[in-house]
Amino acid sequence: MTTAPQPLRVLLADDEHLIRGALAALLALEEDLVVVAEAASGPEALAMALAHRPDVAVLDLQMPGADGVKVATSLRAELPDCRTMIVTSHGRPGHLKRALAAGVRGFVPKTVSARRLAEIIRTVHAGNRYVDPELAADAISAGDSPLTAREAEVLELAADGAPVAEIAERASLSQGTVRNYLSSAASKIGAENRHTAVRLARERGWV
Amino acid sequence: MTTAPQPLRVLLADDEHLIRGALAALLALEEDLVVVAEAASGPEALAMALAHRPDVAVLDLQMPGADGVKVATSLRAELPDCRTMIVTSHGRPGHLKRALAAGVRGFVPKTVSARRLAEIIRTVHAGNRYVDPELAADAISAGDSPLTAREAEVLELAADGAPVAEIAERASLSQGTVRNYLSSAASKIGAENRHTAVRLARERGWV
DNA sequence: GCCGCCCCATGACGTTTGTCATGAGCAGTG
DNA sequence: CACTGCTCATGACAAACGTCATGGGGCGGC
Repeated sequence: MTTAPQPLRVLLADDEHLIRGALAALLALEEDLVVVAEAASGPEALAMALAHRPDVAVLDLQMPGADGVKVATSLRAELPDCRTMIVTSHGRPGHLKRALAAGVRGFVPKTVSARRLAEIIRTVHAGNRYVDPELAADAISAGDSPLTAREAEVLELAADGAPVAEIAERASLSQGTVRNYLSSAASKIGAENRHTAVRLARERGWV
Repeated sequence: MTTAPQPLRVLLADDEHLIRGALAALLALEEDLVVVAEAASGPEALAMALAHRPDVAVLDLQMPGADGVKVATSLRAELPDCRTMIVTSHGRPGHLKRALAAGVRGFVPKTVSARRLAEIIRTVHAGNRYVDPELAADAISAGDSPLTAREAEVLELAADGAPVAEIAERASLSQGTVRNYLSSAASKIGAENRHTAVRLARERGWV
């Protein structure tokens, strides 16, 4: 019935000061949680984690420097005892998959309440996983990426509307090859041209 | 030296429960502020505002139903005494312009601290304006849209990668005309093709 | 060892775009 | 009224793009 003598140490990483601060304040209301560090960017999150060795790292997906998943990957290597979880505004199916592959144990949208987040932090700390049901359903319905490695790479290079010549140069491929990859990628995705292909692939988290 | 007997009544609208709740908690720490209503969508924000008649409405830019600027526009008509301000994660220059045109008196990114936000709420309530300096600078450097009405319209229709034929049909224009508009829009923007034009126009808030 | 799949390339073909010239109708402005 | 700028259109040409057939090299599975 008594509170555990060892509070659960949390790292909070989010580039939006407003949210980070507010979150820290709300989590502080939970007796068994203590926010030991805050960070506003990917690299900073990593540094703070190494310095403060938290039990759980709560990472925003989109941060300057390195995104949450990248931070989680590094953390896993350098601080294996630290559980990681991702909080995000716009959860795309592919992100979830990448996150789980990176050893992330929790994946929740920012639409949850703070109380609920606190519960999930405890769940994660206990060694269990938690994935938002809605996001999980999306991920399942979106399915696996049908794209090969090169197809995805070329598609990504095409994302900003660059012409084939530029893509070819940046990928060190011939223009013909690039067009073949773009063509096959688009047909796999079911898009009429590469631009809609890029958009759809993005929506499904395949790039 | 005593606190004003009439606390400043605030409406909070943000679709992310986590943030909204956390923000409400932080603002509650300010003695002269009281959050009288919360909303998770545009329409709900409007309804709550009419029901609770707050002094200041703090609106997220991106919400389901109607975005912050639309809510501000409606609010201005239906509740002229209520000051409005926008809080946003990704501030694009064009949004700021639209917001100011809608009578919004405050425009801040979510990177500010809660204390700072509280100050700005007071500033706005006092009848003054506050615009984040960084966003203001961006807006100025981005300048006015050089696009004509049709150019912008056609560009928007091209946003999802649709072929010219489809754009022409949807805009009830001939294909040649569409290509002319796209061409002139792209050259005005300084893009090599319409897809990068769309991207750049989006970044500058012109579409 | 054969088969399938991915990787990379080339050449060829038809289609889609981007660009330019040109012109008509129709505002708003000086 | 002349002028300017937006709107809409057409035709024509070059460049970019999408698609297909074809082929060689590599790598893992049956």
